[in-house]
Amino acid sequence: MNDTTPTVFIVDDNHSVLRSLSRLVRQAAYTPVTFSSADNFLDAIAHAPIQPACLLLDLHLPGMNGLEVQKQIAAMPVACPIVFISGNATIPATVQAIKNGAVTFLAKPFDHDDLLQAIEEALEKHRAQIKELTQTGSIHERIASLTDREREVMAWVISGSLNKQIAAELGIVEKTVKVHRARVMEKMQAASVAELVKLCVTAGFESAKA
Amino acid sequence: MNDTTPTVFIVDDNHSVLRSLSRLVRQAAYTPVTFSSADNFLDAIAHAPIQPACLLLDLHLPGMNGLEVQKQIAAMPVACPIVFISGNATIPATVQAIKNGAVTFLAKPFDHDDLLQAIEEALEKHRAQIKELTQTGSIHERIASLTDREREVMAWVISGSLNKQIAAELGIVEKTVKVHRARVMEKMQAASVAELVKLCVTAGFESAKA
DNA sequence: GCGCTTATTGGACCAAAGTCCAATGGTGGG
DNA sequence: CCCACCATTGGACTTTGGTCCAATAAGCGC
Repeated sequence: MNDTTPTVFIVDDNHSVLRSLSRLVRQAAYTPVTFSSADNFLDAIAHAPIQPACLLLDLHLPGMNGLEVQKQIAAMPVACPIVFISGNATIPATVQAIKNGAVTFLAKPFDHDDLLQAIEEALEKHRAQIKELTQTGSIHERIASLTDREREVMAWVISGSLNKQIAAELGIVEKTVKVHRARVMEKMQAASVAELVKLCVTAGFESAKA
Repeated sequence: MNDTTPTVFIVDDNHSVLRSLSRLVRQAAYTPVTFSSADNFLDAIAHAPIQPACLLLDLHLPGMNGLEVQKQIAAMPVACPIVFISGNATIPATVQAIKNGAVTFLAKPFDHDDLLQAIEEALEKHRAQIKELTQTGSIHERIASLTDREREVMAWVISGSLNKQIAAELGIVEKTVKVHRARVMEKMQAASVAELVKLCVTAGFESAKA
């Protein structure tokens, strides 16, 4: 729970493996947090604060397959990057793991430097994810602060429609559109239509147009 | 060179493998085109017309590694999706292949259905790539048709700057900016600033702003 | 040199957008 | 019942963008 050193979660059912990985991670100046089962880990991070971290995950776990864990993590808002580790991995499993977004897949025995490099890559990826999320998140907040009508008007504005056309489309007067439009620009903190369009694009807000 | 059935390129140094893969592909109603070396293949597709296709590639090739071939193909405009095939693949090689964009990695012996499924996935990916490229390509053509000055003005326009500000920035009169701007809208086939911004975003054209 | 493209500017004019002012009616909560 | 919020509209006015018209000048290839 240190705020300065990144956390490295480690999930493995073998306690001696857990211990040796933990030692390695600590020596690299990260904070290891170990779990001996997938369920324990998922419970723990479900309510954890968002913070740069990554996960060293054994492919073979009692009860739940490592790929299953990956799928569950991927469904979370800030998916924590995964570095798979396995002693007897198959090619298909490796393919699946990487295609599903794992940072890498290390077959035991592996080079310690490879592990550290993988961890660094995973942490960097997570930092990028978090940054991305905080940016788009703030945009989503602004969109949420709009009224339904304002959102509607915005959808037409970013489609390039004129106030007159929007008014006709919504069955109101052009003057009213101007008012909504002004509020949209204010709430979205956009100084121009160009900026507004960019905000909507990065937030995935679709434009109107019948 | 059939226009209706997708082409499946096959590169393997083992002729009997080449023959059996070729037979499988043909039975699946694709058009197999075989190569016994990476160089032959690269030469062949360098000047080939763009057309839905994919590549079955052996990881172990004389002279050039399969991953090397992948790298060279990735550098091409319409990278042809790759399905790796290998009898004795390593986990690191598999990881590299997939991370570099391979559709999948099949370890011999593999199920015939798996191969066909991989081919179909690869072809679908290629179709999507081609579609994407023709779309953004047309935008790039339009951007290329702009003069340097027009591109410059466009960069400021999509940043949300007023004509007056752009004029000051370029050291010219507002009237001139209007002329450039009108040409930009015409050449880019954009009916509004909103559309222009979207075009630039999808084409990856960055806006100005000092 | 001549023609072509490009960049530049001028003027007049219209349409669109933004900005102040102010007002009305509906709806939901305290 | 009053207040807050929202959608709606009106008027007057300024700024900005777009569209016609036209012109000048520099650079470049044949």
